[in-house]
Amino acid sequence: MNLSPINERFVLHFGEMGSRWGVNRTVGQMYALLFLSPKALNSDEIAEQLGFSRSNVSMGMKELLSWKLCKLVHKPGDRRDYFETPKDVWEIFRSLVEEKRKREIEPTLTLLRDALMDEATSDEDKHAQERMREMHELIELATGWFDEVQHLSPETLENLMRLGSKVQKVLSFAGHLRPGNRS
Amino acid sequence: MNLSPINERFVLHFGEMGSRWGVNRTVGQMYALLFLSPKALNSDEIAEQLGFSRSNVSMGMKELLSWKLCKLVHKPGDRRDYFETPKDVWEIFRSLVEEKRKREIEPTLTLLRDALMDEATSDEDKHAQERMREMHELIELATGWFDEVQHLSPETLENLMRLGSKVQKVLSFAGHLRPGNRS
DNA sequence: CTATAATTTCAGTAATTACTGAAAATTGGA
DNA sequence: TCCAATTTTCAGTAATTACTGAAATTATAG
Repeated sequence: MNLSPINERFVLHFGEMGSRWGVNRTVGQMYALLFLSPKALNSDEIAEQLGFSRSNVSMGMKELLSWKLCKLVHKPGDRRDYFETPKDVWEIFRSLVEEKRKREIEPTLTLLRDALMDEATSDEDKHAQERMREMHELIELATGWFDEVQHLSPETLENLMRLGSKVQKVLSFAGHLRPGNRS
Repeated sequence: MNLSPINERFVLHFGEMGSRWGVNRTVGQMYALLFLSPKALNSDEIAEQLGFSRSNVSMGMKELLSWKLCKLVHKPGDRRDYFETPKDVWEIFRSLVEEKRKREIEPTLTLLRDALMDEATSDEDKHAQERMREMHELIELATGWFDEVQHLSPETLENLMRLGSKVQKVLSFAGHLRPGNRS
């Protein structure tokens, strides 16, 4: 790995973190390398910089593409595939949440809905359904909320976040003026 | 596994999901079993219901306790440890985010801060630092926001979420009345 | 203190996941 | 079309992670 110390530390760290986020070490490293890189890199460059096999890069990049964490670009007169990460960190964050939802949240919601449709006879099943109902409600609320706010512009979102819990005060103030809007 | 079909499906599903959230299959199953259970269970009951070894349960429960996803309770006149999950799903969600932050976000922030302190000489390093600065800013903003809103009561939080993106309209309305509060 | 019930540790092994290199497939130009 | 550059697949193997059972430890009641 012939990276500068700053870059190398970052790449290694993301390798470790990758495993906590459901991708393996090498995929995490590939992502980090591309995130820092000022230009798109091709598979050979990635393989060489990180010191693993060409085929591993191929599989890893396929996974990063599927997570929409990287995109494929081409250079004129060059047949090779080049990879880069989206520039905007908000966009990255949004795709990540979006994909996590598709892969983890939606299947869970489906399971919960199915289970809630079943006829519960025993007390055990009735209690289980009640717990599932609570979980289902929370997930629906949280994902529904995310759906809505993710369409706000990055600036609006940023402003909202900077408001933090003060949002509550502003809202209750607005609520006093126009009861229909009370939070 | 002598669970009712409804419970069994849920338990198996959480086993699979566990691996995507950084815990292994058996730990995910233990959590799911306890989440659904109407009463606290001891290690032998867990081992028997799920069909794995007593020692595995011991290790798994240690992990769930460390994530604050389960708590230890005792029954009068019974020396054994019993386990249960917190009742309130909001509380569960909050501990999960809190622990994720401690283990994954904080170390990353530390790394980023350190890297940003370093003197960047090459263009490559300068660009890398700029990227890290963007990432650092996003993480600070998002975690700072979470810090604030997690202290709101579950009801307020729920109301805020139900507002969704409409929050923007209410805020800009309030802003017109009192420019100092403009979002 | 001793006996026993309960829990934890840990070395060994099983199971899973990650990685490689060689071969196959695909792509684009001549 | 054929050829060469590039990417993908996949079987085999390496590395890692998960799980067990036996032994050690801890805790409690008598």
